[in-house]
Amino acid sequence: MESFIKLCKSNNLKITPQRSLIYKELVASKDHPNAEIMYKKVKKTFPAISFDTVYRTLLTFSKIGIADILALPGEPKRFDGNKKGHYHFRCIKCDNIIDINDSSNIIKIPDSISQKFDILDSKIIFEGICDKCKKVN
Amino acid sequence: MESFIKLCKSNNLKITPQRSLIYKELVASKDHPNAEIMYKKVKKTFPAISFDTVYRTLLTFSKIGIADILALPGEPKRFDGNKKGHYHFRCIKCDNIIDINDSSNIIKIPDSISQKFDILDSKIIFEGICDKCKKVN
DNA sequence: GTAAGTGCAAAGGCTTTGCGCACGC
DNA sequence: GCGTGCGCAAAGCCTTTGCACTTAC
Repeated sequence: MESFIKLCKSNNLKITPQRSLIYKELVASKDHPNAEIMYKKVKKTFPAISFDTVYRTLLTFSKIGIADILALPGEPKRFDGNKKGHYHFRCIKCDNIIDINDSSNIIKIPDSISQKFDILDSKIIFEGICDKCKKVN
Repeated sequence: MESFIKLCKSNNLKITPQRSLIYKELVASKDHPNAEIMYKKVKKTFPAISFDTVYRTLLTFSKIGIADILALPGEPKRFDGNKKGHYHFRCIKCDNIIDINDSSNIIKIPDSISQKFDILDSKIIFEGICDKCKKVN
């Protein structure tokens, strides 16, 4: 929460109740909600908030590095508050997105590529069927 | 081209001039065009074609496995006809998308993950600055 | 002949923007 | 007080859908 305040100040963003709340909800979210779902979440504790504010705030967060945007074909943007380097697994059945933490260094970028390009970020989404859906089948 | 005809037949898709043309343009595309750009390309040799047909056809192709959809935040879907396992590098300056072929097995999925999930596909986009833009700077 | 494809247009959904008022600093 | 943020509404853009006509098979 303190780091949030610092980040806002260093980006000339004011600390508003709406922003603080959205921030808290975002980092607390283990799923990867889209703006619509975030809106419903924050509305519970802040009924007067507007959808636009939520959407705009999430976009702002992604600009200053608090949130990541997950773009998937055919569905609205999802937002991710977990900024530690990690990847995603998306179940094509239940549509949930599960974090995969990079404890084991999944990615090895060959020198031939890292010499040619400056790689700053990597967006990695595995797709398949999750453990729960495997059981249900 | 023959494999295209086979695929269509096995999916009960008719071989229309529009489809054949879009297919040819797609596999010939080294960039990763969106529907708008594809539309302009095919319009040159088939002026009567409609945007809808191009769009619908590209979606159809992605369903039967001819094309891949690349979803990026803040821009229209791009389509990719190169179906051999490969990854993408996107330059955040010039916005081009460059293929990275997996000759060197960039991805190693740990057993702990592959045992839990059935991983069927992986969408991997590296982001950074390409060699051309590095020089310009 | 029949089912699927195409073209046209219109609707749909997500996202973005403009503007006046409110609020943090 | 000044500049930023908020809420409201409307527009924008990409994408999807319905329908009648045409075409591949």
